[in-house]
Amino acid sequence: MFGGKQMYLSYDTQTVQQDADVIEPNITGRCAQCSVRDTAICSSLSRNGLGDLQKIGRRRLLAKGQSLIWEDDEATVIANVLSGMLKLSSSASNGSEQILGLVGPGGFAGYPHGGKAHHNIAAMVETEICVFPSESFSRFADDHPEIRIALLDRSLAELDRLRRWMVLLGRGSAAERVAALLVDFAGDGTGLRSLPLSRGQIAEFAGLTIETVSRQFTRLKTAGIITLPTRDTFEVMDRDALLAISNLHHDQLLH
Amino acid sequence: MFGGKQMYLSYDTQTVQQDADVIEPNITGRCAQCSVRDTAICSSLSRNGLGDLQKIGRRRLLAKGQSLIWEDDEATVIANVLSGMLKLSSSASNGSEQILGLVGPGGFAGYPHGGKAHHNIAAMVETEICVFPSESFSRFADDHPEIRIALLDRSLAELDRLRRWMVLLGRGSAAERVAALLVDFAGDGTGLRSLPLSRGQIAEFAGLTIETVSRQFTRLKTAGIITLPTRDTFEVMDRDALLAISNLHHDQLLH
DNA sequence: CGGCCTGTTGATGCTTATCAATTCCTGTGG
DNA sequence: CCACAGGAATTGATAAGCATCAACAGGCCG
Repeated sequence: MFGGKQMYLSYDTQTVQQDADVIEPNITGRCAQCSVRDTAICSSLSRNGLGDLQKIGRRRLLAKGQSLIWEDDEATVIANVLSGMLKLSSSASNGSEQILGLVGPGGFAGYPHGGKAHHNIAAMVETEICVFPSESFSRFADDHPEIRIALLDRSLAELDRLRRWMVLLGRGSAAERVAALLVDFAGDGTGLRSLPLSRGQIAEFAGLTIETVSRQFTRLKTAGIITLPTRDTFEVMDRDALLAISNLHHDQLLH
Repeated sequence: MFGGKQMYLSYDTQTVQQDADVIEPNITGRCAQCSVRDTAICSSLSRNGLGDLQKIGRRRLLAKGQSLIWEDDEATVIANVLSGMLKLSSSASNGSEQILGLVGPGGFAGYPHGGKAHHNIAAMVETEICVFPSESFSRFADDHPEIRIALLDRSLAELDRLRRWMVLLGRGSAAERVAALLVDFAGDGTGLRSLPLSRGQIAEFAGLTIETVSRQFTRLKTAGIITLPTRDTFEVMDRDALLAISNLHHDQLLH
């Protein structure tokens, strides 16, 4: 449901593929070495288009916890995530914060056509983003229709993912939800992974309590399906078992 | 979260505003009297554009239960709903059908750029739609960028709505979920409304069981908040109470 | 070393699913 | 028009799962 190529959460820190030797013509600046050049929406652009886009955007580094857009404020920017992780959240009626989604490297957040923001956008960890004013981005898109196609495709894919996650929220047990999140965090890779969310944040995301999340973690740990060396790392030892618990088929992954 | 102007579910049968006297130039055919002309994505088009679009689309009447697109099939069409209601659903791993979303008059369904469908699309009731082959629609959109903007805006709005609904699914009690659905079904209007979903379908949608939905209904009924004259009609007697139960603020409606 | 925050573990109660029985519609055929 | 059958909805009893309340353990930083 999140991150990575299309994923929200593949928080594999996107070990920057430094194709440093392949510098193409027409893009001499930052975009040439951009870590998400092939995964972000910019990938739909021609080299000339990329050069134009580069002119209206700028890099920004958000500190952990720093906000980009506040709920109900006018949303004036759109952001590509280069590294780190953005959190979309909304204040529930009881005052507690509800996580609505996560955006990892290659993903975008914000409102391409402006308007009032319906949720907060903040950095969960130190996050590098590429921001564009909505207005100039919109004008840019008028001249480069392919960027709108890319945005639309992404949005539609995101809708699909959210719908899948809805099923888990509506029907899934605590075990299924936690397992599905872990499957997603783990991505396709193997080995030790960083766990970008605290137990409390996982709970918010999964619609559970901290205690229940913790209990599910220990159950998975004692079953030998995962290990938890520190509080913010984990490793999947038995991916098939995890998938089975999450009730997702191999071809039904959330990303 | 659904239907109507932007809503998924405002199943108010969209009492056709027969502005029969206002026939504009350049659109002489079906589109001129289309019931969703001002609410569907077509509303973004100029009159000439509408005329062009009309050439590649055609009306279709789906019988109750009839499918438009099957999960995992190649999605070759995009559809505007004129009247009735489409259901997006997916087969869960246990074999049961899970409702992912509903599309009412003015909404669209399908994949503007083709690709494999991730869910079934079927008519819940007799439904009149306006279908376009993905391919020619995509070509049309190349010449009429405003339609992509409209699609993108709609998709982003839909994302917001889904995220709101996610909160309810993850955190809300049975009472909150049922109340929120009823608020949405009722829309802004008043008086007797048709209830387009059976108890079982409401249950699927809300992530509850039939029995729980039924119990919530009787609770609302005995509290005098709603009436249920027949099994497929209802009337909201105390909208504020319903909103209070749903835990939504007036400015936080799902649509 | 001690305070503080995060996470874990335990005991209990509430909410909702589940199983089961009954009633209420709706449509069909006599 | 009425009787009947079959499905949908309601209601009841019970149990499972998770939230809640509470106590405790383990890092981390002063």
